[in-house]
Amino acid sequence: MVKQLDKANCPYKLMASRDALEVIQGKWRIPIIICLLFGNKRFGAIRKDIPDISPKILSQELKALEANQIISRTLFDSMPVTVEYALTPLGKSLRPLLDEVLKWGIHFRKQVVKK
Amino acid sequence: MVKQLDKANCPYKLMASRDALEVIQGKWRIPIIICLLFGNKRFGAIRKDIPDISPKILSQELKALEANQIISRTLFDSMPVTVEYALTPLGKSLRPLLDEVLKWGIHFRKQVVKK
DNA sequence: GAAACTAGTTACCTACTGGTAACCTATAAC
DNA sequence: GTTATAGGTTACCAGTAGGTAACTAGTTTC
Repeated sequence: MVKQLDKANCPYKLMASRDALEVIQGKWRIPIIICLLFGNKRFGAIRKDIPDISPKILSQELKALEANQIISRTLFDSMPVTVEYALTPLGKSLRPLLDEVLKWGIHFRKQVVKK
Repeated sequence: MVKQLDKANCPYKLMASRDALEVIQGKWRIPIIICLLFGNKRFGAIRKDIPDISPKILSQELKALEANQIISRTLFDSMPVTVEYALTPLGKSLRPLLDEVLKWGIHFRKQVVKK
């Protein structure tokens, strides 16, 4: 039962797990990251892909993801100015985790939510 | 880039991902689940393993986990009454997800938090 | 000059999350 | 009768997350 789990490193492991969750938790971060897995997108394009999100929240979440080095923000000096958001290598490295989240979520839906 | 991701099922996938996150998010659920991965425990034993948690919060989180069928609650008619909490098969099935969370959390710490 | 598109910001408001301290029920030991 | 252990509950409070509506600046099109 214990196997890879060892009590010695438990506090460090709990910290690391909590860090990871902090980065992806909240109502909108996973949708934004998944949206960017389909390719680089501008502010307006993300809004179209996630219709329920307000510009305030989107702006705020993009800033948080940028601060955590999950996405990059590139400004183009076109007229009108456009801004492109893209996943960094660190952001792309979230993919196996997101796949597990999705996989377990589907398993959970089948067993508990049942629809 | 798109590969396993297909836009057709996107809303269902976002729902499933959100379900999964809802179950494990918050400050205390991952610590509680990890704690129970070490074996079945009583209320007081969990409190000892997670010293910062208050009885109110622990009670509330255990109820939520039980409602989601992640843990089971067994009452023993000993004197004084004791209660044992254990992971259900569904709860145990969270392990690969938790392993990914931990793995990515450590990767993130190394690259961003740097300590 | 009015409208539309770019990418946001600001003020305000509500609801949920998490936290503290005190209290409760029952039994047993001293 | 007081203290301890077991497993909680209750009232109250502060801080954060999320949401709405309106507004900003610069440029282009009608």
